[in-house]
Amino acid sequence: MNYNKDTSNRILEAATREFEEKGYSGARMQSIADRAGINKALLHYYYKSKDMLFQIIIQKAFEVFIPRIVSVFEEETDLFTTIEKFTRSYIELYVQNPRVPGFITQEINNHPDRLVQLIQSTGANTETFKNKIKKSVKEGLIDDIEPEQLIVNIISLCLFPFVAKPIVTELIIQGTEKDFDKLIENRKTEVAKFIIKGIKKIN
Amino acid sequence: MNYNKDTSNRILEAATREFEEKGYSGARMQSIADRAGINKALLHYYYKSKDMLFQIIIQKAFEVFIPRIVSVFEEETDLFTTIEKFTRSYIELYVQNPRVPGFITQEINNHPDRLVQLIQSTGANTETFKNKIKKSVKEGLIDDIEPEQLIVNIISLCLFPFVAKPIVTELIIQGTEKDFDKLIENRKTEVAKFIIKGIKKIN
DNA sequence: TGCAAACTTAACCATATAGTTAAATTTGAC
DNA sequence: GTCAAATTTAACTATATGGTTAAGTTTGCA
Repeated sequence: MNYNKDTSNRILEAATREFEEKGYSGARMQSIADRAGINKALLHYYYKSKDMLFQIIIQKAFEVFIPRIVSVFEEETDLFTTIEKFTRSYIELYVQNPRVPGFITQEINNHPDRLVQLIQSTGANTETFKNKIKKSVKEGLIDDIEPEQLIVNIISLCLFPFVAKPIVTELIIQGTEKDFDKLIENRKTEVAKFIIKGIKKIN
Repeated sequence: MNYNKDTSNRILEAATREFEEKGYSGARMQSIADRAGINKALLHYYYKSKDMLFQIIIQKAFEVFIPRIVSVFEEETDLFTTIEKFTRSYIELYVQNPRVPGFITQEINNHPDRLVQLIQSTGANTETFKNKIKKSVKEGLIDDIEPEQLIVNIISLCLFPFVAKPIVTELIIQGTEKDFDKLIENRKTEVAKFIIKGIKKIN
């Protein structure tokens, strides 16, 4: 078999959008072919089955997104700078890929087992960051907080607004998509401020 | 037609679990019948179609969960007490219904339009709470924060761990379900502490 | 005991969809 | 211009699934 890179990429992009919007069961091979501007026969010529396509896509999502988290966590700056950098770059990542959090979330629900394996295969690891937190606690820089709690807080504050975008827009902001974007823009700095104040020791 | 309340409820419970686990497209009527301990013919005798069943269930989810948020928001206590009460009762709600956040999240992704309508039909409203926040800012009790940002923070911190349970358990805690439960147990008080410290004005 | 409602059985229909196939056509490199 | 690879066409298969039907069985109550 011989493949055209452009076609192959168009298929992957089309499939990504389809799976993001409808989940695995809701996605249709015909719809993916249509989005890619090709026909079903060629789609199957490039990618054997729906399942294979899906696995490739979700694997890519994790290969891109999980390391992006972990790499910032592992930078050798002080805790507060790490938090500032992480929240900004993580939120920016999802401004550019707003459907990914929902996609991953859906996958979490439907195949938690498969997900866990994928995570472990990326070699993702939060030890360095946990140690940095513990050290900051010992040095009296921040309040006594479980590292796990702090990490969950950070990720929750960055990710959840994207996962729940319609609820945030309609119920909380009661505005339009523009208002949502503005809220997110502010969060790039506000989240870090909020977190740091929430843990910083008061002398 | 005449219905048995017990059977009707068993169907609803079975369908709820099925939809929670697999989403609308992934759910199977046969599987719902099996879970309810009945056959497909009877299932359709009680509930005309898959779509109807789903709508009933998602409507119930919203009728139960959205007011629960809003009612605490509207209590006439001071801001800090409201936050403490809300986070505790909201997290407890999801300890008892751990799959609901994922279910709602999935629905957000697949039918954002339908969701928005449902929210509006519950009469849910965050004005009272927003005003309480604004008042607290004016009184110099808390830092100058957009009410919308604070509400998003509160809900993110309560809900997200449930939505991302496997990731939290495997990647962040690197432990078991028991460890997750313990983390959540601590969050019932820790989240409020964290939020309040994050906004409270330092004199 | 009799009767009606609740429930089962099992076969059936219609449709959607993943995946296949083979022949025809287009395209681009040599 | 030739040839092989890329792509299309269009018909097809197999299967899963939502939903229906009709006849029979169980159950509880009057």
